[in-house]
Amino acid sequence: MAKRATLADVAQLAGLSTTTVSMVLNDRPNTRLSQDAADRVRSAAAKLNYRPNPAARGLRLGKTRTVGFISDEVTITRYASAMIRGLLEEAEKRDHTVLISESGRRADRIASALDLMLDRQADGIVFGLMGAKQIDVPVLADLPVVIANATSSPGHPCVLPDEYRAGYDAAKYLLDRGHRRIGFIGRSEALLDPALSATIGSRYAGLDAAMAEAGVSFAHQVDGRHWEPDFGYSGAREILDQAEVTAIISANDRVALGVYQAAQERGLRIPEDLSVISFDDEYLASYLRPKLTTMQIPYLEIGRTALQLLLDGNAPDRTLVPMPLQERASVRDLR
Amino acid sequence: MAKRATLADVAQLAGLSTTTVSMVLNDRPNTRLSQDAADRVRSAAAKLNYRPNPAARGLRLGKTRTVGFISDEVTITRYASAMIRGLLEEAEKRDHTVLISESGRRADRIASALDLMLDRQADGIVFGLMGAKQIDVPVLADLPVVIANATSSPGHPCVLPDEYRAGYDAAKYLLDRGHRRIGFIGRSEALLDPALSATIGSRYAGLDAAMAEAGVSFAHQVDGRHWEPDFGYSGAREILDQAEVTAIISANDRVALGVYQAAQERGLRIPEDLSVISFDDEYLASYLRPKLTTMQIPYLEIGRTALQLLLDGNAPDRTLVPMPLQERASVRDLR
DNA sequence: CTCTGGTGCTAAAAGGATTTAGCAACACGA
DNA sequence: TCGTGTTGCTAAATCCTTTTAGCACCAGAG
Repeated sequence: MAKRATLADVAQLAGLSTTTVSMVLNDRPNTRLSQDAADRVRSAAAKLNYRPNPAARGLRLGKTRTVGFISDEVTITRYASAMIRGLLEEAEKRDHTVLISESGRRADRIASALDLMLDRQADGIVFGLMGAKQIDVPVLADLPVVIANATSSPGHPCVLPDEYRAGYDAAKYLLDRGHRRIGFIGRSEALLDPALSATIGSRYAGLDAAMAEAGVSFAHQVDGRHWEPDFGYSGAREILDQAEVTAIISANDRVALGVYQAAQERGLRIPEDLSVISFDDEYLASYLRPKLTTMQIPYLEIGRTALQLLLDGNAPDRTLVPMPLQERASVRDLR
Repeated sequence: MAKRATLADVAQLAGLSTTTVSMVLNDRPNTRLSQDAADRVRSAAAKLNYRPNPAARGLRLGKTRTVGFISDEVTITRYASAMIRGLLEEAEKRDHTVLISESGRRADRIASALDLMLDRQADGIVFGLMGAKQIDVPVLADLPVVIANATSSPGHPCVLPDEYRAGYDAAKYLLDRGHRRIGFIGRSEALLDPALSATIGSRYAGLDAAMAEAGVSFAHQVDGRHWEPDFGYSGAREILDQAEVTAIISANDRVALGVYQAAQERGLRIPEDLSVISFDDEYLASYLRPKLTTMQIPYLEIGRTALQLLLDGNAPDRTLVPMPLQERASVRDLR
């Protein structure tokens, strides 16, 4: 493998100056170069397999075609790593690269991750959170910032899943299939705090709107914010004890796992005896038997959108991404 | 936010030349600079909050303090994203950054990801695979390469989990607790093909060695390579029909989920009536009730180690990383 | 013949770091 | 006084690209 060809090599082979070569290869408009020269440049560049040196270009331009991604734990996480995929795909399309830094939840680590990005001269930064909440992101002088799956007090543009719509759709999905006695696990006043969640309030509102529209209310609701399998298990037991329901709406897929366990324990088959619908669509949802019908958090799309907004500039304050229904086998049609 | 300070700014403030400043800040050995000059440089640099421009440095040095990470689907994946965390942590420690590119499984995409890394002048490349198998990686001129969780025909250095030891330990763990009638789900001749798995053979060997050492053989084994919950479910049913076992060794955690489902269906309690031990330690393992005892694939450690080997140079052909036992609640002590 | 304007190209500077080669000052021995 | 060596520092080149300013040539008008 010979040494990498430089612009000067191309110029020499083409018998032209580096100025000319640079202009041709960058398709500089308003320049008057002969077709002949352009052809010679291009064929020389191709012959030498010329690739511009990004360091040199970055030095001259002050732009690095690099964006930073700082997240609390997205990379690491079972749910959210699709956000990275969205980012990477979109970045590749636009010939950018992504610098990833995982900061955990501590503010000082966010600051140091930010330093790293500034050091490396990122052209912009995406902050990504695992769960949609409000975070504090300093306003950077002239560095564009977009927040993915979170909001921030200084009012950077942000990208969020459309939880209102998802709540509405989930309830509507059950109602449309004839369910009227419905339980809900995961109502929580505490989560309305924007520091804990930026979107759950909307989800509740959507859920309630669909129910109100159909003229029914929840047969039983279980309050709580610790959305893990154990909570789902005990919550489902509580509902099954208190009310006769045909369906349960579950705060997330892990909670739904607990619901499955409780149902199995009672000898209730899903979906014949009990329907379950949930939120998130983690991998778990498709492991369960029967596979879980759930509203997907569109991490991939969120990542992709965040990068688009970042690079295209002047993003709106808030962009909502739809949460598609993943229709599987845990809901029975009663009609 | 003022414009970023340059070396020249520091030099001016310190009343010295950029040469001197550069030498001081890089702790250049064998140079004779007065303590006084060094102090002035450092305080000037601190006052201006000087950060070297990586583009300029990269241009001059031909090194970018950047390593590329090319993977099939690690980023995206529920299991393996910890590998990235290992990489990132270690990179940060050594003041490097990681360029991540997801190539999927197609060879042409690997090539283009590689191009990207070369374009960006990465100082080295880690190839990471989700499942340990053999891949084809071209030998790069003078670019160091390390393969994480896979092997490669041209013989690049690779980092693999110590499956022999893990197999041995898993079986030993059951045997030590008095289990003698043990079933095994997931033996597969086909997987011995290095293109499919680089390590499963060792795991089998470890398992068999521990059994032989104790003078017992498996009560029943279920063959198959499609290691998903359904397979675990049917496999467990088969074992429970055919033999009276006190424990099942499961090929991975998803298979174990199927085993749990089969056990529950038969009214067998885990671990009172049936013990289960497994491999992988995905998040799923801690969702299950009772929590699953399993041999962890140390993705974090693999990532960390790969980066160390890459940057430290002259890595051995093969580095094994231990697979720690995650002792939870799915195995009963019969003694 | 001179001037003007357009055309096609290039020399040179700039961007910020590292590094080579070497200068100036001084001490010391002969 | 001269030569030699050491000490402490710096000028200038270099890495590769982009961009500004402008040169040389020619055609056509006056």
